[in-house]
Amino acid sequence: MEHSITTSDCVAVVASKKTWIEQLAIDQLTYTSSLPGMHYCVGMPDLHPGRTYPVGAAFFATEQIYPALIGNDIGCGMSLYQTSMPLRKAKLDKLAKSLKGVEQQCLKHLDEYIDAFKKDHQLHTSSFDHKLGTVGGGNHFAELQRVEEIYDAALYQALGLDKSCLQLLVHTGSRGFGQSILLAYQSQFQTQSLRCGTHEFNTYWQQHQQALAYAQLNRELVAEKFMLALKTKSEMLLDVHHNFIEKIEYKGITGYLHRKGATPSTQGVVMIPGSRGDFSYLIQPLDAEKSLFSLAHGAGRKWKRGACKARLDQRYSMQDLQTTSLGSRVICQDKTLIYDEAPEAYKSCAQIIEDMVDAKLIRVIAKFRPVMTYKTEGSCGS
DNA sequence: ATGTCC
Repeated sequence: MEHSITTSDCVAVVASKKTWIEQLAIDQLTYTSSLPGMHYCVGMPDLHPGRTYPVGAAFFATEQIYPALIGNDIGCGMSLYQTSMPLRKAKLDKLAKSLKGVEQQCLKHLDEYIDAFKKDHQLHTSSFDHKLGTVGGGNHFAELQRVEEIYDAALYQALGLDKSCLQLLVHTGSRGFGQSILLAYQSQFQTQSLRCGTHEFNTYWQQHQQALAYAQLNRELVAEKFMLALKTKSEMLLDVHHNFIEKIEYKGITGYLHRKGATPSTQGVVMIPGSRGDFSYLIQPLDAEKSLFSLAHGAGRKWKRGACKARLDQRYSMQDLQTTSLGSRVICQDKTLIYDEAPEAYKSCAQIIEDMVDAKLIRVIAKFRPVMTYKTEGSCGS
């Protein structure tokens, strides 16, 4: 079997030859690895190009951090909920009807919860708070799923999953708050690194930690609104950021691990989502030191955002895109977004999972089928 | 990816 990890001095890519990775993403990975203070960089099998830096990679730097590498969505991540909604009651038309206006719900107990949370975390945000509990754009989503196949019954049971009821997977981040932190930093430092111990490092670091809490709160609020709309309950099984900086020790060196769309392998079981027309995989991370304690955060884009509508609008109408080949339904009133996030724009999640299994980075616990993918009800795109 | 504007 061919090796799934290729390594040069300090840059590695976890991917088999079967997994297509755009050259631009490799170039961006190499470029980023050459920045001052960068020691080790690992591209995951979902590696794809970003604006300047690649997405789907982990970077270990010493003595400094790169806020521009993390970008605006500080704290973006995935949370998984076990709901109490039985599959037999989960009819698509009924679910869609229940979810009408799900994000627009303004409820007193949510406001009280937000206030208490902000106090606890010493958050003094305000101008973005009206967007708390909304999914946002891009690859963000909230998806109702059901268990398709179980591969590791013991791990599956230990998590408290119930295949007779729906699961909810929430992918979103810190919304306008993270954006404001990035903009404040960029206006002063453009893309420069911040050296640890300096005042500007400490300022960013504190805001970064707040954005992590804010992103987590946002996911929790989205889940809560879904439960209210569906008139059911849920239990959170996991909540993991995949876009953030963490201070770690690696090979005896203390430094800063930048996860740019890379799932931590150090926080127990995690979910690796496929596109809306593909399965998602619940996995147990194994020893992932060789991949900088990180894993893929999804299937990875194959086509760049913005190029999808032109490639697909002869083949599919808006209505075509509201269902998938797995029989799931899509709620997305934004035309550009529904094309940009088409299943065709993403790689096969099974292939990404296979690469990580071959590299001995993960064990697969279960596979989940999408039932209903919620993107946005806002209709501004055309 | 976000907010805002066309």
